[in-house]
Amino acid sequence: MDGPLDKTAKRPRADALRNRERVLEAAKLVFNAGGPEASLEAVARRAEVGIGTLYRHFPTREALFEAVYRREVQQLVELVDQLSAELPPVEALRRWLRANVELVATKKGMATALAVAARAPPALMAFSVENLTRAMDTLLSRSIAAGQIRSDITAEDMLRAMIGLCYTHSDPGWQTNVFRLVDVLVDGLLLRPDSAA
Amino acid sequence: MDGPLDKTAKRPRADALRNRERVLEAAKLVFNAGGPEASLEAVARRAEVGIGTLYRHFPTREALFEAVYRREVQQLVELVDQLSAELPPVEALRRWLRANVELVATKKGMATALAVAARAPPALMAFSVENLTRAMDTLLSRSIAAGQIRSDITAEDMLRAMIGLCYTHSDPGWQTNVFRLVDVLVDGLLLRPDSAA
DNA sequence: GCCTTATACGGAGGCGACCTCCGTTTAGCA
DNA sequence: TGCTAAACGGAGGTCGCCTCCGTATAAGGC
Repeated sequence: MDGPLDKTAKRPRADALRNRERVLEAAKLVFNAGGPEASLEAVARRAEVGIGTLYRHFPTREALFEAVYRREVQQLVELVDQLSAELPPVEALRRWLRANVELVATKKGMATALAVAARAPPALMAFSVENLTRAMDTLLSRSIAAGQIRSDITAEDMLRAMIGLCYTHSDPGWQTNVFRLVDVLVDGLLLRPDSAA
Repeated sequence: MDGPLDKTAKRPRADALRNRERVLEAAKLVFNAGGPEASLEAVARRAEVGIGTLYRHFPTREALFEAVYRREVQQLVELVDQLSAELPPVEALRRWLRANVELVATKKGMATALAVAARAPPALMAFSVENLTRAMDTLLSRSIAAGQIRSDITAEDMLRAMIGLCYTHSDPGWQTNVFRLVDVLVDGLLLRPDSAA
């Protein structure tokens, strides 16, 4: 059986880890700027690694997409703790929703990647939905526990609403408009001490 | 001013017309088989024209897409007359709806092209919606005039319904399922002489 | 601290797709 | 039939994809 320091899954070398991270960061930038068709060699150049290194870590373009996407979901999840530590519950919620919008907004040509996402491996979909739901739930629960928002809204509801808001995604000033809608949404959740003005 | 035989818009040469058509037909087959990423040189080979000829007629991949798509809409529109001439009104309607489904179904990899279509030039969208609506209306009107279906359903309603049906588009046996739904839809439109069995 | 070697790196090179450019062919007209 | 504008075709330059292998180095044993 595998002991506490499992030998079969030994840690990769430090440089491998470092390069993997560099490639992911570069891929995020390059894909966001140039869309999902962007040249993988451009990604490698930007990451300042050889093209071979890129292909060793991510054998296919899809593998790279998936890794970038997982990482972004991961970062959104981590943002929850950070915002929660720094801000009052409702403000943390609002900022996090905005961060979601920004993520979609930066994906200019990546919009096509949405279509790709529709055909994405189910495991990836499940991973995203699950993690985002949990993150959303954390934020909602905190605001509810603080007695500041209504308690009959679920994380799934909010996620669906966000997907709806982002689905239109037709350009200029889009982000501003959706930010406004997010504010409306959050304000709508608020419990007012008294309903009078 | 332009006379009856407008010189400014003179007809292209016969070979140009012929080659254009060959390219479009080839593009339809190649894109349906290989998706929207398929090689343009493969299209040219299949059409048995030089790659230069392809590019002269369609300077960009998008231009070719658009032309293929317009042509398919056009063919759907023409199918209306043909079906109307051969079949009783309701049957013509049913067959035409099926033809729509088949069109979507053959676009295997082309599914991505739907996403492309979402960002398509508005003129193209308008062209499609307008023409398909008119075609649908022709068929509906004939059935209504024959007193065979209810008269409170508009062409826009039907179009929306079809889009909804095709939107899921998740694979195996998809076409069969949607065909069934189309039948249900058409049957639902029928006016029965008497509601009793 | 040094040696060993599994691990990872880099990029040259083969391949195929994209697209341009221009010499050749041909349709259409007088 | 001859002329010419229009159209054809494909060679070739460029670029991205991906593989393969010689070189470099991290990490563990001595």
